[in-house]
Amino acid sequence: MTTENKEEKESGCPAEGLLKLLSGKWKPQIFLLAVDGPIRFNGLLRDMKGSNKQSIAVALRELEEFGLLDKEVIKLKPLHIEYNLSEKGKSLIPVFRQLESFFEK
Amino acid sequence: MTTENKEEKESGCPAEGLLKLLSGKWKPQIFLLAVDGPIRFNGLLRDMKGSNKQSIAVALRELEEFGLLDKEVIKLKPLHIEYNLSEKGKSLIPVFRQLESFFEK
DNA sequence: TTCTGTAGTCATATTTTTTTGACTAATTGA
DNA sequence: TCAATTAGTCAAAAAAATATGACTACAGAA
Repeated sequence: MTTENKEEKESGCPAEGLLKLLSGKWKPQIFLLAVDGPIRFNGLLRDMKGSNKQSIAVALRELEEFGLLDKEVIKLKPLHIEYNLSEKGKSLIPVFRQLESFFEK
Repeated sequence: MTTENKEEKESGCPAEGLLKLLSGKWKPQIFLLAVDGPIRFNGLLRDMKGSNKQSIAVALRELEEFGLLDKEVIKLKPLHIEYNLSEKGKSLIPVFRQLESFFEK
């Protein structure tokens, strides 16, 4: 496993890893919230009814590790952390639009 | 649950159900194989190393229920069943292409 | 009529994902 | 200094997804 990247493995389907990542519980919601502006840990916890710390922490970490979210420490007023869509993340917006438009017909 | 459709629930993200469906194990591979032509139960079982009957049966059923695959009984020679991409399913091909192209940059 | 290939189902077991609840640690306001 | 808000971690439990192995049923070939 040293010289491999995570996206391919042996499945033959390049999209598989990305699909898996995006389909995790809370991830699509987090992604869509991030489209509208910076998101924060406790904000998500409040906004997404039924969610929990652990799941949000894992989701944010994985989305960040995958390069879809940028994590930024805001050294101001209440000193907090913001997550923003990265360029890579933004490039995924049209994909979501396409997925959504799938139902509208 | 009587007047609701499966796609939305309370999540607010329309793409969520579709993402979940497509990310199930074996599903992306099955979908991609179906792009190249009709697929069959035992063929998948042979082609996808490490797979198993149960998982393939579930995957095919869910893909069919979602309307991405059409199931057809072929009343010929060896009498078998074929699954083909439906129109709905075909409309998803560009989405996969977009997901794949995500890595090539 | 027995064997092979077709396409599964079913109950159970294992594995993975998600949730729960307790805990940490720094910062800020009163 | 006490309490609240920030953003988490950790171990364990619960829930969901996936795999295993036994079984069914039909058709066709030998």
